[in-house]
Amino acid sequence: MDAMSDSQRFPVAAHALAYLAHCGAYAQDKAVSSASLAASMPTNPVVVRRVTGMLAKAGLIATRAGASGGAWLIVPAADITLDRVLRAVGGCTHLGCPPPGARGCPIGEKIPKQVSKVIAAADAAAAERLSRITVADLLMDDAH
Amino acid sequence: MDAMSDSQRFPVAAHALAYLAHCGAYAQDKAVSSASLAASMPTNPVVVRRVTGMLAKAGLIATRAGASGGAWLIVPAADITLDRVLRAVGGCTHLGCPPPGARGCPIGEKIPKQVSKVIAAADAAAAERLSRITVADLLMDDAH
DNA sequence: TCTGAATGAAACCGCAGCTGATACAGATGC
DNA sequence: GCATCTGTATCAGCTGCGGTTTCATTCAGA
Repeated sequence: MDAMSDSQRFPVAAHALAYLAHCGAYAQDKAVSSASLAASMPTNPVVVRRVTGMLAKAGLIATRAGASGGAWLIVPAADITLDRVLRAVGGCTHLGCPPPGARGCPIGEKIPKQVSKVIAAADAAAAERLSRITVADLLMDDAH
Repeated sequence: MDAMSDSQRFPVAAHALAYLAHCGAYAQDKAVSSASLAASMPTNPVVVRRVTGMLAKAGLIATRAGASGGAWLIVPAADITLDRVLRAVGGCTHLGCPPPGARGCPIGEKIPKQVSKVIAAADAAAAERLSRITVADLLMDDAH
């Protein structure tokens, strides 16, 4: 019904970006392979590539195939807010989709619309909070 | 790994509570059956009972078996904030659980802790937003 | 030019959770 | 007694994800 219904993509993406920032991977000659990224989680390189593919489409990183290829940041870590990361991997707070409501029942039809608004509001609140944290913050010692 | 990984329980719970409030179900003699609640969504009565059971355990409603039984509110709708509802059904924003991190890798071990904090912060922000909306608000015309 | 390394995409499996359905025991009011 | 209703257990079907393997393609360097 929904993308990313139960997924670790957001944490994997955040971890990968932080790792790239930590490695100073800001250019092609500093590319980090999916195998290296996967080893630091740890998870499977294919899982990492599925996520880096999304991050690349979102314009946050670039990737390059071939020997000494891999991924690197094309946006400064301090400029990557975590809500961009969440959107890049198709995430949401996922509180559920309201039931359609019974047709013909005035109250049954109205409530779902209200519930939709509520879920959207909660989603926006979470995104706003994430927008105040960047990938660079993940490398700091103090919690945010 | 997590409760309510992909669930409609929160919308169902919100709908059910709003419906009870709309019906003025504030006492045993105004009890609404799970069949009636289910018909207004629409969904299965068993699904509704699974949710009303959680709401009853949370002290928001009471239920009674037997003829002319059903569920009714034991807390005024205006006093039921939606974060209580979310907690009652075991919900969270579910942005994922951070990967464990590679043992022995300083950076790989540190990032997951930061990601955990970030997810907790987003979760708290969503809950805070929900805490400012009540079941009674769901029956109003204006969005909240 | 050849070889090794790496991505991207696809297919497949097993797992987990949820919805929907059925069935049944117990409670309850008429 | 009897119909009604909850609560619980169980089952099938579905969906999505993680993990794995495989293959074609790209690329750097010897």
